[in-house]
Amino acid sequence: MIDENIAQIRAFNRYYTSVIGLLDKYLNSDFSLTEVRIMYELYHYPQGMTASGLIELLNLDKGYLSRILRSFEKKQLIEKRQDNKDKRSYYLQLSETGKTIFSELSNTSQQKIVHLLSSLSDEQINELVGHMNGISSILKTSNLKKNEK
Amino acid sequence: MIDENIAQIRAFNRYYTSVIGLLDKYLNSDFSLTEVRIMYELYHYPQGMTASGLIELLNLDKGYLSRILRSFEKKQLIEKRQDNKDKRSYYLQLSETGKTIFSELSNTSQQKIVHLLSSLSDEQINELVGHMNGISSILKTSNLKKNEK
DNA sequence: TAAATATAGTTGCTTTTGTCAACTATATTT
DNA sequence: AAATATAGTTGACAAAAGCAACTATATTTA
Repeated sequence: MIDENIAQIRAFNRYYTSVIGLLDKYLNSDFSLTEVRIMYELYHYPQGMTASGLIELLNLDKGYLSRILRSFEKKQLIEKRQDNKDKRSYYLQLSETGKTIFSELSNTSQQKIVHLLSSLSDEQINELVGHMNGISSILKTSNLKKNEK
Repeated sequence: MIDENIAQIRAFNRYYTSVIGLLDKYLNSDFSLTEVRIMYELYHYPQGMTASGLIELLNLDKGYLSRILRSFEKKQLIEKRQDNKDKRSYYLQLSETGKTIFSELSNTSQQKIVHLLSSLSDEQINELVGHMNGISSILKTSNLKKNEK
């Protein structure tokens, strides 16, 4: 019984991996998925967020993140300001350029989803979104955490 | 209205990316996600499947796949037999070892899902699976295809 | 049926992505 | 003030993925 459920969940994960892959492919090659995820978080945290915060949130290696952030700085996508309480850390924010670029990315990705959805009826779309919300809300009550290795 | 839907779908994709990441992380470092996906397909295609089939199905680069298959051969996870109608292609199958190893992998991944689910009620689990099936069946009626770049 | 074109898979080379460990600077704890 | 912890950086490296040229076979076409 539970085995059955697990098998279905695994099947869904595999399937959805490819869905995400197809949609992300479209995200265009200027940024990696990781980079987009970082930009996403910064975009939605306009008050600023530290590198450690991103590491925690997105489960990234700090060295890796550090380099990505450096490249963002070089491209002037972000701005850093040092925390004057704790001089080891910096608050990161998207610059105006960064916000613009991120919005454009969003649009591209959006268009691909529009394309994907174009073959669905309004009702199917509503169902789809409903299912997604259902999954999120159930999983968010679970104790799925990054650090439980 | 539709914008709203798109935003939700994108949010779900981001969220679910991390769910999959967390579950896959557990898949242990012996095989990459791509390798596991390949093994999965071969496992469920006991009659044999060609490299081209895998490329099509999983949207892989043929050079990359070729090397992965070679490593599988070296580890004796798969067996190849040449198609005698078309000598350019080979049917690929998991060997007994390959099947065993894949099953073990499945178990590991299964356990992680059990863990994830352990904090959910039976009813929540049913709902979760129901939503997943809903998404899959809706998307499968859509025209999402690899080759629409 | 010979020449042209297409397809399956391989190989060399490169790029991208990610990991690990050591290190600097600052903070916190004892 | 010494020991320990944390934020972020850097160097070295490994794993994952992509690209293009190539070989061998198949298929199409003139």
